Amino acid sequence: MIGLTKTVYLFKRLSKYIKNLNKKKKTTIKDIANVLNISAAAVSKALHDDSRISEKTKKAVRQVAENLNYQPNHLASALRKGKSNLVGVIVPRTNSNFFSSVIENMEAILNKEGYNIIITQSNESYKKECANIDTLLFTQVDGIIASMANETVDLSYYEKIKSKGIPLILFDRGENDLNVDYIGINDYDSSHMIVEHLVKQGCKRIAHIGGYKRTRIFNNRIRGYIDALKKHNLPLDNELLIESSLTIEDGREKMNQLLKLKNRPDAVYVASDYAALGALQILEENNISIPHDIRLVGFGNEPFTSLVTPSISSINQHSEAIGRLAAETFLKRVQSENLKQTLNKQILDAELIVRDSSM
Amino acid sequence: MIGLTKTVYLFKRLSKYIKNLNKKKKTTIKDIANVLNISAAAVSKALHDDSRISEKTKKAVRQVAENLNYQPNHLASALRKGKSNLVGVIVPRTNSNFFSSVIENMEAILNKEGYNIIITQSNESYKKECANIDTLLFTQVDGIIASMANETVDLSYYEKIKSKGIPLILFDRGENDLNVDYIGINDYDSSHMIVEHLVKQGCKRIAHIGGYKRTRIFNNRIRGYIDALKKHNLPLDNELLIESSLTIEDGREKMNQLLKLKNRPDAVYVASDYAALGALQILEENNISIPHDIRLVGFGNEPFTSLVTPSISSINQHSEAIGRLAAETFLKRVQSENLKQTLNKQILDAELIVRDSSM
DNA sequence: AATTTTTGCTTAAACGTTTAAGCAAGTTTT
DNA sequence: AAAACTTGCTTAAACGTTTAAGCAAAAATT
Repeated sequence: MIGLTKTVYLFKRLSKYIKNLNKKKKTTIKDIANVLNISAAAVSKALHDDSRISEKTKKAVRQVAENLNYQPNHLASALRKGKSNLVGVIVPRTNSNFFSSVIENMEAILNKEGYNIIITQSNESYKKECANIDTLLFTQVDGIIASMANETVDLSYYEKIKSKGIPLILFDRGENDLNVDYIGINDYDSSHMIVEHLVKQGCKRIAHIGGYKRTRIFNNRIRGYIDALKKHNLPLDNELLIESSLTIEDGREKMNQLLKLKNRPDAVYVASDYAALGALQILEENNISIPHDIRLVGFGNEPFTSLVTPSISSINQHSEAIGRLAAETFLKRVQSENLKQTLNKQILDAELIVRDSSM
Repeated sequence: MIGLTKTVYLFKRLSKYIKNLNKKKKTTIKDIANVLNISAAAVSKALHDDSRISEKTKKAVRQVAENLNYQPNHLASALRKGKSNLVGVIVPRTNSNFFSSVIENMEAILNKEGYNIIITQSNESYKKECANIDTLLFTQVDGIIASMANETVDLSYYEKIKSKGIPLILFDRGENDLNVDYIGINDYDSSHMIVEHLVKQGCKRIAHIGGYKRTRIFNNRIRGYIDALKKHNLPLDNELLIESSLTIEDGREKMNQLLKLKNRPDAVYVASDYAALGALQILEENNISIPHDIRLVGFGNEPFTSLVTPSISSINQHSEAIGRLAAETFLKRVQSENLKQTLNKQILDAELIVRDSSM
């Protein structure tokens, strides 16, 4: 009998709240507390499955929360707990298979641990990158995972993140002397693999359309290229080593430049698939047969490399592993404060995928 | 003299705070207040350039804020003001030029108005899409701009957003009977333009590899195709109208299917550039000359359409305008509560870009 | 039966802002 | 010279949580 009366009573209180709900604001923990005549603290604990709350109360709380369509206010809990459970991500652009794949894999891991990500794009602009850092810090992210713009040389803005005391993890474009965790592939070895492969195909004059030397990864590719030539007793011809912005357009331009040489190369290794595509266009326009006259190798294994004709040989950068490792490194940093001293530089072995353009 | 003493005094207080800063927490408005011996409220107002605060105080506050490297706590102000200045974005994937371009243009407008965006990807999965909605609501976004996954048919989850009372704006994939703002291109007319163009080139048997009928935009393209055939007195051959998932792989499969017909088509209009690329591969593998034997038109104007050989004719979906309009529509919604009743369906005219594949 | 431990809550403060209300001076109007 | 504004602040409450501290009642231990 008493049970029934209680139920009726509760029902009345609930209906009243549901009515207010329509007119007014979102349901809070206090609303649930009022319905059940317990304190807000008890509700909070019940929702977090605190051992000091009875099963009965927990059930009731969950029930009422459901009925009132309660959604926790993330801002309030983040403010109180001093963490937002958000991770900021900065990439040059999401519109590239490598970066979107890294993000996808990162996100999967972080979601599992209750983190959400905020993606921002620098569009290869240093200014935009700085603005993104401000945005993310402003949003109180718990950490930042970034790959730097081509333009970026001044790292003082990144110091801003470090001085906030939140983890900063860099990947791909980012190895440098900022003392932070880094995940990337072995660019130096990748160049060796490519040169070796081309030499095996009988090439003697291997050109390299590389990125900007000031960016460490591109510099590593250039060093690898030079050392690999030496290893195979091929002379280094400075006409065959060109610095480029690595866009499609610049790939076209630099390929044209190579074709103007008296002594043309018999292979071109381009440090980005996009520029390689530009190079391929120029070769086709000039009726130069690939791979017969000139062999071509790109870098990054973008999906289009296998779709164009001829398909372009390229380096697989293991975006899945990079995304996973970046996320895991972040989690390690936030989960154990004491780990702060040891530094992780994780360099993965790359993989050469040989396609028609260099067979 | 008094000025000097004051300065010395202030300097001492400042140094003390800077010391504590190193050891302890982030600078808050209270720290600034303490340094200057004024209330936190005054500091807040000074930073917001309130007219009731003297220029002198404002200057002092800004100075101290700078010195202490003060960064406003976004969570606190969002909690207090009841808005987060974050806009949630849901797209099938960022790894597509259309979506990343829409986002880029949206972001530019929203950033100007002090909003930041959180990008999430559904990967064409309905389940992931629901999870994304939860994530975004949990993060207390002030609104959501979304393009739906191919899979999505049940719209009840989107009702959840509406019931929260925050604006929901859909674009591209999203026109439907949810009563919300929508921005997209005129798919029906686009099909007309394509068919008309192909007819002018002398084609008589025009096939259509379309998307799923249940998705409104693809259905509109199919209707447009059928009506345009009728208009030009071409018979509708059901063998030439194929439903597809529109991936590269499925494009290959459906093109193969068309080639098996006794009576092959002389033109193929594919409802997505990706599937069109698959079709192109099959045609090349079968040594069918494009555009001589079969003309090909895609949809979406992805960058690769102009890069492959032959380049693929396609429909420009005006991603810049869509991004801009979506952002502006959101801003209108949040800025004027009273506008709530009028509904905006903005349908843009598309543009056909003719390339080698259909000349 | 007296003592300790456990259970199941409550109270109150805190996170860092914003903002309505208020109040004393100074300034202008009558 | 009194009345009415204006200026430049302050006080205090609020946003929705979480959590340390505390307390009464019930249960377990002596």
